[in-house]
Amino acid sequence: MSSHSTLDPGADRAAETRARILEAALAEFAASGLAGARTERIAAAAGVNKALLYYYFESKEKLYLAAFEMVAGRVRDSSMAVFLRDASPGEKLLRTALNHFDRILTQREFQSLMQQEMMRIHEEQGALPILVKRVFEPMHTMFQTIMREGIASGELIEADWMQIALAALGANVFYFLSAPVWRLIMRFEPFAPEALRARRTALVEFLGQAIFTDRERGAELARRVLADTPMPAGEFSTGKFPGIEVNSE
Amino acid sequence: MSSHSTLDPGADRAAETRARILEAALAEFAASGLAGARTERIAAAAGVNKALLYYYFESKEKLYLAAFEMVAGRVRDSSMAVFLRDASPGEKLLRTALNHFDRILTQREFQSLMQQEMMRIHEEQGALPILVKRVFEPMHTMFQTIMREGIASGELIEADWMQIALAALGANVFYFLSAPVWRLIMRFEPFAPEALRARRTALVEFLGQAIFTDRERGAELARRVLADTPMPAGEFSTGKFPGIEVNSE
DNA sequence: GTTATTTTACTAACTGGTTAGTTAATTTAT
DNA sequence: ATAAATTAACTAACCAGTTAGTAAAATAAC
Repeated sequence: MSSHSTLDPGADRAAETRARILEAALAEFAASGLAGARTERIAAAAGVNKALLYYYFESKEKLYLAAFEMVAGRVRDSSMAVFLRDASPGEKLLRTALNHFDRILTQREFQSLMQQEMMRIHEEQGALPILVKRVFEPMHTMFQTIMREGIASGELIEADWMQIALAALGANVFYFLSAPVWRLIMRFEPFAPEALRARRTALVEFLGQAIFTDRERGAELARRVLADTPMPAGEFSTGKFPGIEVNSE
Repeated sequence: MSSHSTLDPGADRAAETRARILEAALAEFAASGLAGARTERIAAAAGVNKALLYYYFESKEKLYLAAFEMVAGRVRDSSMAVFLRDASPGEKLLRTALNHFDRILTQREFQSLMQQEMMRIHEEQGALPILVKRVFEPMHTMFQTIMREGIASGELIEADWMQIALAALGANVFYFLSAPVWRLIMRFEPFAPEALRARRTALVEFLGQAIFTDRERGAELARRVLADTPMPAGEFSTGKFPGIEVNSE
């Protein structure tokens, strides 16, 4: 199983093992939560002995935090780029919403961990404070500034900026969160490529009509943004996380 | 606390006990999830012996389902009324969004259970299918009809009806879901009465501007709806569920 | 209408499976 | 050889579910 490339520098084989454990932990924690995750399964998925988890990370919780921080870093890096583009506030907002949608799609583990973290808030502070400082605080500042600029310049409607953010991002989160319900109600697969494409399109077109003072302009911008941002490729069909094997017991 | 009418026929003291167990279970499951919930804690909160849980409900999971169905019934009953009012589709929609917000606020346990159910979808079907049939299917039909009427009559903008639903309801769910993050980012309490009032208002006003073809009319309707629907009273401050004691260990 | 019998509601204490975490020994790399 | 990486085997705790029993109410018997 262990596919070490022929010229292994040896010294950092440990780093590779460490990384493999982290990936396995991420998948397991995302699929089963901190409490539901089984250290034995993480070890098996990483192809190592359980005790090695404790050699590298000293407890289940520390491992959880390490995996969470790893994926959080990725998310922040992939998200901040949008804000730096040269575009009007309204366009930046459309792009942010679209990027948010695509990010949830491609970084499902992060979304899953976040949701679980939201629910165990009352039990002794967990990963959140660090996450907020490192990921959400900077994004929030950017977002708020852009929104206010857009409203001040008259490009966007005069609504509570937070309400616009809630509607734009909430729609995405809610879509994926409630996918199992949609699946049962409407007998369609929310992760099917056509469904995803339709949702992406509807999201941007809706915002184009809903939050711009000039609805014509909003529609035009929506078209442009959609045209130059193709949907990420990948297999998202079942709603399961990629990389998680169905264990046979 | 137990307000048994003075002439207790004795016969239904059992029903009272059963109800007490269900309430305790609801609180515990909402706070800790199916896996995290401790049967011993439920028993203690209900003031009975753990074995009694198995006397009335034959397993932890059956107890979970019973509690879930109980609260789901309440939610459906309190929600369907809005659809039956005599009003334009647009107005009904504003009222639905507002009612949804208030419902999340007053029936926190349901929201919590739903979220947890969404996350353990891949492990052997749980409470969802029954829930969908009994609660979401009827609500969804109503919602879709109203939305289509509003778009057809020209009252609402020509957007994907599902996208409007996602934005309207998603904003609410997302607000409460991400409350812990807002709390840390903005140093304000998302469950403080002023914050809640502001959010309720912004929600309806935003929809008034965003989804009506005639923005004047939307704003006017928003004002009317807000004026005759006061915020539910109650103590929601900490984000903890009412009735859950902080266990001292 | 009192005594015997059954049923209902409930509890204390235990069982067995599960799982996070440990220890001491073994292998690999240099 | 010796330090780092890795494992097999073990332990302590926890917790869902069980068992064997009791007190009291309901029902039947006489």
